[in-house]
Amino acid sequence: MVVTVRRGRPRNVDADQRILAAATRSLLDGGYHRFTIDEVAAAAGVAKTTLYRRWPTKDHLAAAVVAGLQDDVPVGDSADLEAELNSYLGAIAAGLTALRDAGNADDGSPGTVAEMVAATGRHADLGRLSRAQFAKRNAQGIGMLSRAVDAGRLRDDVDPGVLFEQLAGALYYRVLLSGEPIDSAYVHRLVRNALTGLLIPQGEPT
Amino acid sequence: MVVTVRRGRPRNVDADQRILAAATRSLLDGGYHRFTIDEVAAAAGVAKTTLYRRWPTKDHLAAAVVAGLQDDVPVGDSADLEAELNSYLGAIAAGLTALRDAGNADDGSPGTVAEMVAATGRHADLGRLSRAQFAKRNAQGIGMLSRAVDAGRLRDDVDPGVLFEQLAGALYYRVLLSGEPIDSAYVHRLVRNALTGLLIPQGEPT
Amino acid sequence: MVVTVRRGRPRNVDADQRILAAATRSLLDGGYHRFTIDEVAAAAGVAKTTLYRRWPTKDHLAAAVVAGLQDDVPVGDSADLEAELNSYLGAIAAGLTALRDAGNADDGSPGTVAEMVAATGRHADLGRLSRAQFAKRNAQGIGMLSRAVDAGRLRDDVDPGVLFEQLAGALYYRVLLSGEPIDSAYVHRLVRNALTGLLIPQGEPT
Amino acid sequence: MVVTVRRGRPRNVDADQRILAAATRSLLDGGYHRFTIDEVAAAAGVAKTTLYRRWPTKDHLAAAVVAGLQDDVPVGDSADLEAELNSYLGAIAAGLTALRDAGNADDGSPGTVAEMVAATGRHADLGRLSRAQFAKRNAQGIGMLSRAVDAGRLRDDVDPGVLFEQLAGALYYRVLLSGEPIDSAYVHRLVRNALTGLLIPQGEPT
DNA sequence: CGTTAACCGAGACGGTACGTCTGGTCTTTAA
DNA sequence: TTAAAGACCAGACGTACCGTCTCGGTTAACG
Repeated sequence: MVVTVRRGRPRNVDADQRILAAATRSLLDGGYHRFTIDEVAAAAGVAKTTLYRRWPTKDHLAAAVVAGLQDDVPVGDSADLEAELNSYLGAIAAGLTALRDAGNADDGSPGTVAEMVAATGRHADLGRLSRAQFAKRNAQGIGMLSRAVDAGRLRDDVDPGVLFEQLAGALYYRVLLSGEPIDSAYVHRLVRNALTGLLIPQGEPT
Repeated sequence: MVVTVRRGRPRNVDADQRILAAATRSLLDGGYHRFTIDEVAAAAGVAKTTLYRRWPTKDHLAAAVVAGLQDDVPVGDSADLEAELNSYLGAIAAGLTALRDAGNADDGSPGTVAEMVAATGRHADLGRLSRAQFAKRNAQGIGMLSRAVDAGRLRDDVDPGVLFEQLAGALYYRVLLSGEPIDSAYVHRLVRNALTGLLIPQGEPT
Repeated sequence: MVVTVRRGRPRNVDADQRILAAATRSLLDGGYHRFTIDEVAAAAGVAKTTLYRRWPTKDHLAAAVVAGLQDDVPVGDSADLEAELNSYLGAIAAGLTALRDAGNADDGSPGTVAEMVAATGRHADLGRLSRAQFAKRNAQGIGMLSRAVDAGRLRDDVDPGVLFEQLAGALYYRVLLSGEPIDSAYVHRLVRNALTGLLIPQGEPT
Repeated sequence: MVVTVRRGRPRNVDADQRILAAATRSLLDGGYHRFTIDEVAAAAGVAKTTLYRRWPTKDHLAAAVVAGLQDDVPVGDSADLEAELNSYLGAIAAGLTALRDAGNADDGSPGTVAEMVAATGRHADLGRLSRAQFAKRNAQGIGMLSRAVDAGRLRDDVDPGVLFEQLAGALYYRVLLSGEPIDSAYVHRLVRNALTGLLIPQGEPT
């Protein structure tokens, strides 16, 4: 059993939270553009060094903020694949919509979402982290679909991995590129459409 | 008919091209990060004013560069929907891959693609322009699918608009988020998967 | 004949003066410690970059300020060597006293004078410049003394260079090290003392 | 009789010396610029607190280092004033030269000497201490000269205090301002020059 | 053929944020 | 109480880059 011996003054956990809170407020209110290290530090009542000790870059802090915004989406295991997907993708859509509108006019602009994606391209470590997150999310979605295949509810000549990319991809396509809304009506339409021709009719439960 | 009367010294058309050439080189070689107005102007042998007279913003110039990189993808009208889609999406994928690798290590980073998307979020006009481009592209893809429906080759309970988003979305999802490659093998897999259960078997041509 | 061709927007001479004025005020009021680039820039109504375009370093700006404070000391050519020296060294002493008391308590602290000397040690170019100034000043003083030797008013076995160092050195010794005042009474005492035994009695003018 | 009762962990006397040693090395090797509290503490294997418990300020530590470098200059009492002065001023010059060249190129830069003088201006207590040291040194020199006057070897219309300032001042003038060397040749020249016209020829010892 | 309006190169300028550095203090656990 | 370790506050520094401006000078088309 490994016991890490702590030496020196411990990190002020309170500071972490004050910083994240201030950063979240700043990012959501003003968008990435007006999100400033100096301002966040001041709002959190913290020295800039304290902030930089935790996040090496403005981009890293922003990423932490965004990570903190996402609730863990619980994945159910019901027999109703369509409902399951609606719920899962609906949660993703909600998070994206919130972030997209952070601090900017209500046109179709990708806003902060795009900035965060760009950030993952500016720092290799952020990129790895982000991709790991997406891999995890993918695994969840794929699991959902695979289970349906195994249970005989979904055609087995479908590739769950690719199918999930079609679903998630459509959402991001709208947010980042076409600018169209991704409300729950759309999510339902998307799921229904993607499952067309793939569902295997189930016999009445005896 | 309106004729705008030009007075004074005419624009140096040569400059436009020198700037674009220099900018393209810079953007592709060094990525968005090292893409600098001063550096581009110097490389083009042009004053910054000359540059700003043509593009109001670094982002606008970058957008022009990217626009110049994309070939118009011709849309065919053959009876083979799958081949058609493979070709169309393959062209898009090729363009994206080239841009994604501009000036950065060959990890899965979204690189310049993401920066350009972010740029559309920073300037309303670029956003409108970009979304118009995507609308046009969508229209092409949707047309392709609609024609297949009309011809009885594709189930008519499918929503062509959404289906196309599933296809294009999957590509962008890989480029921007999951970082996985989008080579032609993937494109084929994607198209085949998306059409599973949707194609209507055709009788033998008599 | 060399004609320098001016290209580009010319420097704003006004800015130079506003900066120097603000800097002088700041340095004299608050001493080197509170002398801050940001503050000076703000007070001068100038961007920091404008300031850094002219002086590469805070130390350089401070040096410029000090250089601007020193009046050119006119060197006379009268027959009265003692009076001449009193006047010359008195001017130097006055400048030093003013600077020494810039923004600090009236103890014997060397204050800003020492900081400026230290600055010449931090930047090779400032050092060269400063030493050139001192060389010039020395030349003046030495000239004064040499003329007296030539005129038969000063013993010719004296080394004018070293003698001048004794005079100027005593002033700086007081300012920088012992902290004692260098008012005009002291200057007179110093000059008289240094000339003791060296002056050659002159016959009555016929 | 007062006995201070010490409780708790006793000071580590070893630490004082390790710190001073590390500080001396750092100051002499890298000059004042690279002389850093963190670095010294690390090199001494000591916590910053331990260091600050002993010296309240970086400047104070530096001053302690410099104080430790200076040997006490023994003052003789021979009949040969010139030799006496040569020896006394020579010792001072040697100390200054060593410090001036600490960690910097061999130009005429005042280097660490100037920084230390500036330090005396930043902290009133260091100033007082330093000036007390100089007063003591002055007293020694003045004593030397006064004895010569009393013994009839030096003209009695000379002011020993001012004369000593001329001598010491010339050394510091070279080190701090003009940047010229102060080797023993110069010291001899200086002393000889300062005494010119002041020495009273002594009759042959009977 | 001179005027005029727009262009061009060069480079200074305002503005703003970034990330760094370092001094000196504070808070832990351990001796 | 001291020590080691290291977090913390504070505040200035110098840099980078954007987009604007001001020069001197050029180049057509207009009148």
